[in-house]
Amino acid sequence: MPPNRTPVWKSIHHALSADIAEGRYAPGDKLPTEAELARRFGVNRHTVRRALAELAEAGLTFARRGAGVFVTQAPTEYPLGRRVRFHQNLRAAGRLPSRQTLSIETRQADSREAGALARAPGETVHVFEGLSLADGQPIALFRSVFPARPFPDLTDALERTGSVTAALREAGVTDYIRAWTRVTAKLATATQALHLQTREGAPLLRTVSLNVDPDGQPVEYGRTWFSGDRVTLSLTEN
Amino acid sequence: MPPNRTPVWKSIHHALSADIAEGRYAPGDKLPTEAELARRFGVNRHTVRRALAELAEAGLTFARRGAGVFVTQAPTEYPLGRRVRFHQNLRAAGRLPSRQTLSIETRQADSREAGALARAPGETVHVFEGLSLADGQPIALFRSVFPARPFPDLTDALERTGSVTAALREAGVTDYIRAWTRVTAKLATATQALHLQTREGAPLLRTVSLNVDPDGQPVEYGRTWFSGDRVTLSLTEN
DNA sequence: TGTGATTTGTTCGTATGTATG
DNA sequence: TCATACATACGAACAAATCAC
Repeated sequence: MPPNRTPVWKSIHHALSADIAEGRYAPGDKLPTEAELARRFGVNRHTVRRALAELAEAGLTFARRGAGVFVTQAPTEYPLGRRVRFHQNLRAAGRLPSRQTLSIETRQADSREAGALARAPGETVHVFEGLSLADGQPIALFRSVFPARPFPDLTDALERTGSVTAALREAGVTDYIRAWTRVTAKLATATQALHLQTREGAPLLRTVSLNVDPDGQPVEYGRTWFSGDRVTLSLTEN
Repeated sequence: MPPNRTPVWKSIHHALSADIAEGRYAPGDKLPTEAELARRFGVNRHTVRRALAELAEAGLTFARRGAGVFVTQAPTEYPLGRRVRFHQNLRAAGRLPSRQTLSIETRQADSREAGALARAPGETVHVFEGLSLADGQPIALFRSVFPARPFPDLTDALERTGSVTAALREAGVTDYIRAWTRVTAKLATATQALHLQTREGAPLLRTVSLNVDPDGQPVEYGRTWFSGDRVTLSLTEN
């Protein structure tokens, strides 16, 4: 008899992979226990674990000790382009967007903020911090910094509307576009993890960006921390 | 006497911060020892440590036990746009680019690869894995997948040149552009950490992208893991 | 609120087949 | 042929987290 070339664990991985791809296990579903799968496939638990490890590595599943192995939710696709609008982005991805205000304050700009907004260090800025949610689940922490000079009364509008776009529109900015975005990867601090309902040390995508009005005047300097597990940033060149 | 509102450690943090910002301590330099700094500022070593902790948290410095505290290299800026070329990107950032081939193999495409390359699942593809370095320091792990159908002999060219652009040019592709890119944040596995010379659990930027020729035909499906500590992805809208 | 059963995570040990030199 | 290394596979036991009652 010729030796079997493909390892048993690979066949199991393939079978479970197909089950997930074809929706027999849907996102959020719990897979059978390792013991059950081992019985069903007629192999040792270690062999099943080898297959499950590959699934987890590929991001198809995740395990919770004491609870089970679950199929991952597909990450929310968040397009980064010339026109970045939180509510529009999420609705386009088929999610229900909402926002939660954490703080609104007016203070002096630090050197980085002043530089980005083309203002002198120490000039007054409004700072808007909050949480972005999709289907009620937190996906991003943001901090938006607005120059107070052309927008003295922005805080009222931010407080009332909870929306950057709406507040800027009240201040006379009917349109704005993304001048640049920089993306880095960071680990969640304890407070970030708390807000994003994830664990300390979880991977985060940090974007730093500048929005400008059609004349090129800076209107918002923003930093956003996206939960790396729940969001994919997408750039489409067209 | 009015109470001093700003804590001593904050002043020290500010002073060291400025020293680094203004280049008195350059990237890679070792800061004076904690004891030396404590003497210089006339405070307890714990106070200096509080300031250093903030610097490290902000990513300006990192500590090596028994060695000292060092100024971090500024992250390499890696532009993502229509034309993404590794060597060009790094030279534009003032770094010396190089590549190291890890493996080249020809195998059947899995469903994801086939889908991205607009091929039937199971068609043959060439897979090119390697390491990208800037100034000799590893910054990214990549895996490029090429359809074998229009490029039967790509592996030779990849082996000889070690360059995607050069190999594709030999195969008759004089130009290609980035159709789309998706960015996620992940934690480094043990093997990834080994290759990228970082620690397991370090933050990584994973990009998944598709390059197409001027006619829109897919030529390369790639996944790249950038060291989050050493790379910033930048998108400029123009 | 606590207790025990369930489930994943980890670490031992054993054995076999294959590739390498 | 022998020694070595490596991947695969099975078995047993326990730790740690979770969940149902």
